[in-house]
Amino acid sequence: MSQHRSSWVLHVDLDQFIAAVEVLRHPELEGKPVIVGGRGDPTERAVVSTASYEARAFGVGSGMPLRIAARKAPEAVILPVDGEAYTAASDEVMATLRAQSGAIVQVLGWDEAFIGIQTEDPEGYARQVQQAVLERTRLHCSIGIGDTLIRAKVATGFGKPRGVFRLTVDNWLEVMGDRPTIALWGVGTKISRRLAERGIITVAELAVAAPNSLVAEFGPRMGPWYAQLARGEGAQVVDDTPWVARGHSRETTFQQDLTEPEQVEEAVRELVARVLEDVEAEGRPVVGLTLKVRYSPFITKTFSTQVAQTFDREVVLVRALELVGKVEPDRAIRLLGLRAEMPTPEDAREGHTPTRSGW
DNA sequence: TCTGGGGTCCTAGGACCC
DNA sequence: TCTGGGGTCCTAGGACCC
Repeated sequence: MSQHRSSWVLHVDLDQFIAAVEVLRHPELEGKPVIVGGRGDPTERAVVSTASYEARAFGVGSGMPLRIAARKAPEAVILPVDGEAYTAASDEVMATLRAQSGAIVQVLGWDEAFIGIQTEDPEGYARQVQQAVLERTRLHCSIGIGDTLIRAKVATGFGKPRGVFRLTVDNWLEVMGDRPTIALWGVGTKISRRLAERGIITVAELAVAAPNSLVAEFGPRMGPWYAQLARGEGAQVVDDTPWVARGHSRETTFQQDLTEPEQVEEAVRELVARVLEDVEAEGRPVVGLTLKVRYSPFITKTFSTQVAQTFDREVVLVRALELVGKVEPDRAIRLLGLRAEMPTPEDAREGHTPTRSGW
């Protein structure tokens, strides 16, 4: 039953963030279809990062190959991804959020954050946040209000664009119950299909699904997690402890497939150098390496190895080149990636709770 | 249509040990 | 000879998100 509550979770999501930042520095693009992706060249292997609402009207969306996007929206302006510009804009947005009185801010990415807040008027507070963000950054955002992080996160989608929407235990099932499970954050095409095969089509059905059968199908953690997700339940407290990266990775899709072993080795040397730049910037050691290989046709393999804590570039290079030995010779390679893992605070602790289940 | 780049967490199965 | 049951560590790979 509904009860009085003064503790709220807000989820702030910038509207078409990347495209919006580009329009701010290219005012002449206002109102035009804008696509941002890759190096801005639709003849290259790349995908759409963000499309403006005008471009979306042509059926262009995130993750779509740039080549296809250009075909669907021939008039669209295609711009290269400029990460530094988005990081700068994002920093300003997050600083604005942190400056709101009483706000506990948990950053989720470039264009998203949770705010924990005590208020009797969450809608009023949300409008205030939108106004502050707009004044300081000229960017529009949508805000979801919830009594759990999950409900706030899902609510944002109903507020877009530029709106505010509230989801709580009182209206969650009414709003979400009849929707397909894929509408849930954390359920994608594969899981929704496996659920459907077991007769679970809607969020309401998943919310009351037998725990035993979910555990049998998805394992001891993910099984119960999906049912909980469908009920919108989970953490209610926004956690602003600074993020600690578990690792860093770099990958490159080659415009022409690699066919020579020397090319592969050279590419891996380069990846090692780029990954170590990030790792060294944090002054933390490497404890594991994963080499990712995408062959043509589109088949991805990974090879990983643990590494005794090291700061030594040569050691990392040698271990990475060992992994290269596992790559199948005589197959064209379209992508190489390298991930370096670093020790996490959890490694030192016993019986920690993984964050996803913690939600 | 033909699929980037940077992340996170979970699971399965083999190796090994007692 | 054919073989239990539990545990841990490690690698490979799956799934999802922005």
